[in-house]
Amino acid sequence: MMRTHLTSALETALIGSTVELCGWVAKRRDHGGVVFIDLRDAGGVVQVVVDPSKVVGVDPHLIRSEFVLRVVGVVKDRPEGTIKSDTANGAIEVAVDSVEILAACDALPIPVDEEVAADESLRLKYRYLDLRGRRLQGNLRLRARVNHLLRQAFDEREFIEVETPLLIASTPEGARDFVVPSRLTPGSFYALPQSPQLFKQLLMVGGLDRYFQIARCLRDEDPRADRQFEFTQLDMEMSFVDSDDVMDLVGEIVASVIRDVTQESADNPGRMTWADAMATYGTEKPDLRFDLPISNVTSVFSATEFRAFQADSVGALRIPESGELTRARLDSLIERAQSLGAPGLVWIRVREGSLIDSPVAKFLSEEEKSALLTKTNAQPGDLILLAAGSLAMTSEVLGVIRKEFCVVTKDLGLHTIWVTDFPLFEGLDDKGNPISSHHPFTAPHPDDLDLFMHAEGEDLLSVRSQAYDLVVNGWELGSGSVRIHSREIQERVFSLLGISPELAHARFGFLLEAFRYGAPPHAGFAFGIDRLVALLAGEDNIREVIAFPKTQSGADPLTNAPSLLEGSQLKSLGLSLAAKKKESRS
RNA sequence: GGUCCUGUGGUGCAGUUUGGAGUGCACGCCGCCCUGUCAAGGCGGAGGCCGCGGGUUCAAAUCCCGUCAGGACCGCCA
Repeated sequence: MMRTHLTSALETALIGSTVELCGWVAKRRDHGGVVFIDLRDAGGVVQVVVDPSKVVGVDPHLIRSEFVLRVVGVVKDRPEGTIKSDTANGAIEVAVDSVEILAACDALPIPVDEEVAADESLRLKYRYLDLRGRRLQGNLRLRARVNHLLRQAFDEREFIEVETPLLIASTPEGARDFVVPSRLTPGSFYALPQSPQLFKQLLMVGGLDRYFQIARCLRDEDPRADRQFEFTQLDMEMSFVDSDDVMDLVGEIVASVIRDVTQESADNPGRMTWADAMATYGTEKPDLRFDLPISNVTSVFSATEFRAFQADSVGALRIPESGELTRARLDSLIERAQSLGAPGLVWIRVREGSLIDSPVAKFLSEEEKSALLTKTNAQPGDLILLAAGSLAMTSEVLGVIRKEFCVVTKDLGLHTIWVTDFPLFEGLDDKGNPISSHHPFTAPHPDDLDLFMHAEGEDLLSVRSQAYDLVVNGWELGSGSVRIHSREIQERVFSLLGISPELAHARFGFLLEAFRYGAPPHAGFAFGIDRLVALLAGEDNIREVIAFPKTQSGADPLTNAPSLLEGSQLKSLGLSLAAKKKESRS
């Protein structure tokens, strides 16, 4: 070993001991006759003191930022008046006898461990430098801890960790696949898994009973703050359980991880139906750090003279103590609402004594005004925003407006909620076939089974499923469902989706066949570890919890991926490239 | 595919609205001085195709068009 201690292991009990440390020069304060170096290693930082007239090894004036040093010295308590009580090793320092430069460092292209973040492409190009900073070090250590806690929790509950293949058959449903050309079967392609979905169901048929995996998943869709091409899920599946069993177990584990990491209390997630989430928050992933519910005030205006409110639905959002918003701000809210498809947005300032101030006040009767104030529980000084139209539109618009008033601060903590009873289908395609809202293996809700088996067209859209999402602070952390294990129901789903028996057989024949040989009832869940760690770390982009992420255009400035292939590589894969558009134009 | 924001010495910014010599700030870098600093300090210095390409103009970091890169979002994400 080149060292005897990490800097984090140094303490006053070691005063007088000789220690050997290795690390990077985080900061250098050269006073000529004495040189102070803040030496950083994986544990932290300690001040080492070098006397140029006594030190063995190198001239300490030549030492620069981020040089890699090995020092041998004696742990000492600091002289009176030089103790830094706000720093971990602030009471001690290491008086160095010898210094060895293990590696020099060029002038840095980006600062290491600074508060101000450099340009994202530079951060990624020099990721190894960015990784030295406290932010990414802390995030990756947190991530490792979360992985450990999850493995431990599932292991304790008798789940078997199983790896599933990365090179699989493409299934055209869902997200775009990343594909890999086959060399041994030229012209054929593997796909990289969007999730281990089919394999985990086969593991249940295979009698594994309880499976989990920390699984890499890949989807070729445009990256976002909460999405990368490749991401990591805690994937799990259980046999002989219902949706409550899965939600209870996963909720308990997620809450325990939050407690462990934050050292604060965290209840198991509550429950809310999809219909309630949509009606109350205008979104299927409500951010419950803020209450601000949407009220349905359609009944208040059932006989109104005001034409704009003679609609299927009128929704109201009461924003406490915001009655003094400027007209400019109100106008921008109206514009926002219109950009989302609302004909308009009506604002009402609530005054003392049930008076209101609004451009539409004169169109509303006294009864309507007072009913509105009662229904929304409005107080003087509040602002009420109203949108009228279809229920779906008013909910969505007010849901988006609601978020504009949610001022996020870190101390609000993590608010978890299960959203249940999603619709089985989320709409009809241009052929009139319903579209799966989760995936085609999601079981219909038992109470809607009859409807599911017999309904057609629009009526199918009211069939609920046994799908559930775990939502944290407005992020969809994960989703799961009770799976179909009956061939009859599975075949009906395929048929409704417009997938012919032949096509179903071609794509999912192996699963359907497996279901002929004794498939246990099973259900599962998967949640994004990148998102969970980002939430725990207080990061708003998952790049900050991934060691080597990609940019929004899917590039890696460090390795220059994606890159061109040699002609010989293409040839051995049986591939040839179509001419680029620009080249064909010129 | 689309909308919006950003691009100025190594880094982070100001300057762009209202065109007039690459002007400025902080950090870093280089040299010298300095024995108790910890964002060390003092003195001196180097470093710029103002992302790139066109256009307008007597004159462009600044205005216009295009393009590239990064970011936020829409579409997309069973």
